[in-house]
Amino acid sequence: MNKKLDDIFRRMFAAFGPQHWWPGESPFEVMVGAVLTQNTNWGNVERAIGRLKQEGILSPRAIYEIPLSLLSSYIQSAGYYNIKAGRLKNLISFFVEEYETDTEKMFAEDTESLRQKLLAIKGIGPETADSILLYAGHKPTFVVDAYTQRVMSRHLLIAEDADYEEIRAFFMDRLPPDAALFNEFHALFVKMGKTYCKKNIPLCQDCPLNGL
DNA sequence: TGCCAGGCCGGGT
DNA sequence: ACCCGGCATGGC
Repeated sequence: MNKKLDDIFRRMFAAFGPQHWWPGESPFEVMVGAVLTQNTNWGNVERAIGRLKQEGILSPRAIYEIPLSLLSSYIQSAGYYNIKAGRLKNLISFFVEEYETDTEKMFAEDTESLRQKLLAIKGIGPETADSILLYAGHKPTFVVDAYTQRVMSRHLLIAEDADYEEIRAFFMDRLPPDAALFNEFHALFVKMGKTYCKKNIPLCQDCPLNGL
């Protein structure tokens, strides 16, 4: 394990402790949440998932069959509901048609080839794909998000303009392929970004990563 | 009140 | 290959 990354992980873990991600009850629920949380506060997503449960349609077949307009009305609280309803349909159609609603079957596939298939779905970008692979499938792929980018660049650990694949490779080239480690690492970056490393506060006061 | 939130797509340069 | 506008709700 790379020394600097080990240090970063240890400091964040010491400051915040285990984050217990992903806060979903099943691999399928994680897949749904991964789409709904795109650029959206998790609290709004939880409300939408609660509504889907309440309506009794938090299942692959139900979402596969429900009319688009009805689905979008149920997920309204998650924002971008018209867009997301379509994206959910795209993902679930793939899941139902290729794997017969069987997550075990889907995640038995080679990680890299499944990643490419997910990325080919309209509405599934790199972060959503990696979130599904890591948090629903326990596959060792590193999830990058706006928080990761901000924390790492603000502390001069990566270039300001590094893109998604660059940042992902930065971590995966330096860490063992350990899904539990990647899980906690990403969740800790999110916690960091919400507490010390906020967007509108350029200086991270009392930040656990100061003086690296 | 305005800004932000666990992105991604499509059209224009 | 970038850059940007659009998508939308709810919390602080």
